[in-house]
Amino acid sequence: MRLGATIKDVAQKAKVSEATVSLVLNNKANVREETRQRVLKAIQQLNYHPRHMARGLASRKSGNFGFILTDDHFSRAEPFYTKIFLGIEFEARKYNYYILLTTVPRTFHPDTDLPRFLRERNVDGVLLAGHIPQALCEHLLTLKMPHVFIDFSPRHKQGNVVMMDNLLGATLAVRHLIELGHRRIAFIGGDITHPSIAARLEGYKKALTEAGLPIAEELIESVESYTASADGFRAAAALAGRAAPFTAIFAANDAMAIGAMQFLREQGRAIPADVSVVGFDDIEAGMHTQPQLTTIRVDKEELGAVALRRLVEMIETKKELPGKVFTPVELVVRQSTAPPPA
Amino acid sequence: MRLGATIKDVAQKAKVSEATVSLVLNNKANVREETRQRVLKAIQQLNYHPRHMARGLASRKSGNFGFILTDDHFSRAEPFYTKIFLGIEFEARKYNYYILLTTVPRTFHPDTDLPRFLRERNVDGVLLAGHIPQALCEHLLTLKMPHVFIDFSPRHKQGNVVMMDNLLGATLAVRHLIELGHRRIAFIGGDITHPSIAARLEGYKKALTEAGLPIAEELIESVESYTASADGFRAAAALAGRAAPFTAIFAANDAMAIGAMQFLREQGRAIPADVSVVGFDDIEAGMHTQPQLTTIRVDKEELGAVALRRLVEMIETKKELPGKVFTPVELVVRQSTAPPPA
DNA sequence: TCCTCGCATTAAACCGCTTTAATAAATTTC
DNA sequence: GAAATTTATTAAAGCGGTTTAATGCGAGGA
Repeated sequence: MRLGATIKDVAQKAKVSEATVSLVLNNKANVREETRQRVLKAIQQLNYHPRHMARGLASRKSGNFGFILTDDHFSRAEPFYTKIFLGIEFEARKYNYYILLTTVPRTFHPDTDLPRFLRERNVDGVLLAGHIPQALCEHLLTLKMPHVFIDFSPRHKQGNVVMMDNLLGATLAVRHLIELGHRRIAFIGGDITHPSIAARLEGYKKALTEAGLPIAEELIESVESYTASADGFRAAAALAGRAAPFTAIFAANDAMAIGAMQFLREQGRAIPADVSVVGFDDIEAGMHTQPQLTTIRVDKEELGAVALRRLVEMIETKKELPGKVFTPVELVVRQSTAPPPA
Repeated sequence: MRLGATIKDVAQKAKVSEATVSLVLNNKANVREETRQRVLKAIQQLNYHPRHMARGLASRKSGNFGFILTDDHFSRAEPFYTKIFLGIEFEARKYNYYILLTTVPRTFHPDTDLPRFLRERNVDGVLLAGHIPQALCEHLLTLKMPHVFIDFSPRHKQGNVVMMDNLLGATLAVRHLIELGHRRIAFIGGDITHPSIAARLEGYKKALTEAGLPIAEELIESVESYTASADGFRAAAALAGRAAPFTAIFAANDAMAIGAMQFLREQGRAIPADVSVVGFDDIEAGMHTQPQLTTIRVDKEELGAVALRRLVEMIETKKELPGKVFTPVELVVRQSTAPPPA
């Protein structure tokens, strides 16, 4: 009994058939209240928990969701995706799903790199985050597997996407600089092909335009293909090399902001006295820089939780959920921003 | 066919029984080479992949491993556990296991916080990392569930533990300082009840003793119960408050080292000119500090991979594997260490 | 009173694989 | 060449649930 009461034991104890127990287990209709109580009591007494595998086999559902990341994203320094995962996993408990987390290489090839849970059809749906290779997106469609993208929207379609509000966040960041009095604000961002980064650039432009400021191409540096701190360093260097003056930098993410700050410091430019810097993401490291980084905060756990709920809904209703959902962002003013030098 | 050839289809196509296909699938003995080839060909042609759930049900094995972390550890800034996870997951693919990752609160209570996969017996074994609550350790024993601890050994037993070589690492770090000429070396570390931290303190003492240096209690600060950067800041402050002079700090982990550096900087003490600092773990953030942190590198992926292999071995041999296994560590000299001021 | 209908319950088939025990085939032994 | 072994193959019984179709039963309608 200790290691494994089965539905049979419960049925016997409650003096009903296994089918009835199953009905109770799944909250199905047409069970008399008295019977239900009797079954529930037996379940409790026997400390019964249905075997996940038996259920899965019989119902042709796995009770699992896959969570796919690109390897370079997941192992990044800041725990951005870790937090998303935590949000997902925590939410998944409420719906009785397990999460199978795996990574795919950026050089994804369907024959060799397809996650095992997709081959074995061991998941009922998948969540995807990071810069997911196009080939994988396409393959997913052929599998007719319900899926939700997190912080990424593939080129070929618009639906089933959960994002943070990149456009708004970037706008808030740049407005903040403008309100401080900055007029020559630079943008640095890597991997501009990533939709989130692109949206942040757009927000940057939007805030400038709103304020009646010109958009100067020579103040925009977005050629890097990655978004690590070293890329921020290089981007800032490229910017400085152009001799187009600026009093503030808006970096498309904190890691690059930190790299940029490092470059500025090495150049002897004080932050925020000479140059203000704003990041995006609110990663831990931004709190440990000198000065602490002003940034846009994103609720990563919520991002994951929302995505999971959407996936569950898609499966329950058997419908695609059109459109994007945005989770909120927030400006966090710390020490890296100040009015421009007089 | 596209979505789901079964063993039956394979059997028909290869003109053998389902049992034979199963034998081939599981690499069992006593199947003629010619037959095997015929089956393999059919499998290939049908693009057959056995259903994970059906297998699990029939064989009474889940094909899953659980990976349990405490929530506060996993969401930490540095991707320490993320890297361990990656090592585990990657290795798990070789053995055809899925990893179910979950977190438990530090205030673990078996009735409410027991991971679902343990209740439902949906894993064949578990890996545990972080400061796992005693109550969970004990519960695990009652379940007779094979398990391996990573970077943590519970109080009640010695076996099934994979650790980085904390003692050696700490010794290397402190020896490095001694070789540079330091004589008054402080130790800061939080959560001294964590075996890894304790071992690092021991390594610190060992290196001093080897060199014939005294162990001064007033240079040891290990009262913090957490190991974040803010704790390092406080620990350094406590140390400074004692007015016992020191020219170097060995921090039990990088996060605390970074916090300590921040404190020193605020006190106007230059690193490494006035004070040298060595950390432990080699987290990303340590490369972005000013100056870059000298530290002890740990191969986290390898830690996870080794643990996974041990777990597989335990299950295959049905034996406990006595003793601890250590994975290597390495001194990485960067810019935060130098000879003491003259 | 007899029939029909809706609700509660259950018998039995099934999900897709593994495994045991029995059978068939091949090989060795004498 | 027949008996004794060994090796290869398979029929059939699970694994522990879900689900379909059938059954029993009391209430309302004719």
